[in-house]
Amino acid sequence: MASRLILRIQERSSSLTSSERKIAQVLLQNQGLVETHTATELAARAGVSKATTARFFRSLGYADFEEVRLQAREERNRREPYSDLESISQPATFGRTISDHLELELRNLTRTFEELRSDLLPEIAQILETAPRIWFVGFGDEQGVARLGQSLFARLRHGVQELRGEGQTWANELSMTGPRDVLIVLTFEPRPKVLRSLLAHARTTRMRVITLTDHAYAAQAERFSEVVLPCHVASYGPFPTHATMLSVLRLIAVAYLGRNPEAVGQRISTLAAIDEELDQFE
Amino acid sequence: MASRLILRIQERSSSLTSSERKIAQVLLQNQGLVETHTATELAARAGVSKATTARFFRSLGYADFEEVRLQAREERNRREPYSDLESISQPATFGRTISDHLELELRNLTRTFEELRSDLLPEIAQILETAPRIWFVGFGDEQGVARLGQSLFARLRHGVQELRGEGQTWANELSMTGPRDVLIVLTFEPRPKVLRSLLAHARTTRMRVITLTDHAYAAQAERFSEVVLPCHVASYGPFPTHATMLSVLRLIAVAYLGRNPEAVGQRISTLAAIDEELDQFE
DNA sequence: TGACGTTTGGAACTCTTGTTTCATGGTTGT
DNA sequence: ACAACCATGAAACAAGAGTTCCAAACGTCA
Repeated sequence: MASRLILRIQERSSSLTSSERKIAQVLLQNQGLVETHTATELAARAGVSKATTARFFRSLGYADFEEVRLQAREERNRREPYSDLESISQPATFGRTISDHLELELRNLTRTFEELRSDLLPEIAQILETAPRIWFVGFGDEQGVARLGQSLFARLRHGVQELRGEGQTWANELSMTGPRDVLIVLTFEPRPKVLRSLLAHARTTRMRVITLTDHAYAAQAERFSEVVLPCHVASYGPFPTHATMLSVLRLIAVAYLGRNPEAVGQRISTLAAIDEELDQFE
Repeated sequence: MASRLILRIQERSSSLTSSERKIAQVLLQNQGLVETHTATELAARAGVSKATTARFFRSLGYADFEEVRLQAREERNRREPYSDLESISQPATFGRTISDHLELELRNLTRTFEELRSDLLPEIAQILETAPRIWFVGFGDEQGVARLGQSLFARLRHGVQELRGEGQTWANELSMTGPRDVLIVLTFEPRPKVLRSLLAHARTTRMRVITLTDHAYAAQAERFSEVVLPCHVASYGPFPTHATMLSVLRLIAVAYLGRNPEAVGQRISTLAAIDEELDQFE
């Protein structure tokens, strides 16, 4: 940290007076201290007077305390390599229901993205950038997707929320929305009635609505949405496939990232720092 | 670092004046600066007056600059001395285009299902059939997937729950688990520490664990799981892709349905009747 | 014990920092 | 075009940092 300073102290450690030794101990024990703390504070920590502290640094050969701080700072700035957040990726290599299933998913994905107008992405990114807040809402199965969307987009910017309405507390949450907020609606069949009221409220509030839905509903969605992203959800049986919707969400996130790489990078590393501070992860 | 400060800045970044933006830029670019430099120096770096700088911090909600410095210092001391190297490097490429994104998703899906042992599906279906209850658990982004899984599988059979642990009420929920219950663990990086304890508890309770995870973690997961389903999650940038995991979940649901068509059919129509009775849907 | 040198903290002092006040220039809206 | 408002920097100001000076305390040696 402040190597030079430490070396000088050690060099002189045998010939230090008792007060000086106190100061030395404080500095050796926490070598970063000198960068962030004032001489007065160091004096207080060591339990000696400011005067003694000033003399201490002088006796180490520095002209004044300012010189000590400048040197420490310079050392710190010299070492500043980059810690990469690397992307994960693994290599890899190759039945009848399985292949059916796979084929279905692939077809849904492919069609969805083939039909997707590429000019929509920048537009959406732009809308998201300027929004005071972003709200995700989904019902039934899509509630989970909304939750995931919130989690994903919260890494991109502040003010990303999930509209839950658990326990029927809609009013509570809706009271926090405002004009130009973005409402991202995730919806397949069936749709609850409350959705309609919700959308009416959104319109009155002048929220900007982005809807991810199936093709069947896309036309209706146009009526209340600024942007509609239709997803192919063909499936046999009673299970809709949400992989497509999720994939579209991710694509939007990537588009946003592409337009704001520094800001997002910045935010992600900040969040990582907080995680580290909380120490919840392995 | 100075996470709190940075977050405050990002939050307000859209409503900053031009001078304030200069200061913000200086701080965001070198997040350690505020710990070591005086407000006057920051002003000089940003090319604005001291007055503006003072106002800037005030407008962020701090009483004065002293408060800013103290907070930054406190954060730093919370963390061990040498671990923090700030500033991120950009991932070289994001999937800039739709086709990049699509290709990635397709490859992940294809590889995942190609590698999937087809004999596993009946085995899993069997396990799920005989379980008194089925619990889904996921952390971070995967919490949303867990919720969706619960929602999906609840159509197949009774007793499908989500382990939430919101507000740290783990004990509460875990008390309801029992032997032969199935725990479906959904997990990508990062993993919270609590997961470990959770798994230990599951083992003691003699729950049967099914894990959906990335390849990197698959080997470890084998140790505590009866079945492991590895998912390919290659992605550029900081966003994992959950589409694969979701798709695997759906496949399991389909497999279950295949083995119990009448029971599931019955259940689904019962649920539909209840929905109708409640009259919540359109 | 008394004289001397060394170490120390208190107080005076100076210089720098951060805040506040005020005048100026630019923008918005009518 | 004018008024009202906002952002801004220069300068005045208050507070605190670091240094210097001085006297007291301590230890050492005759």
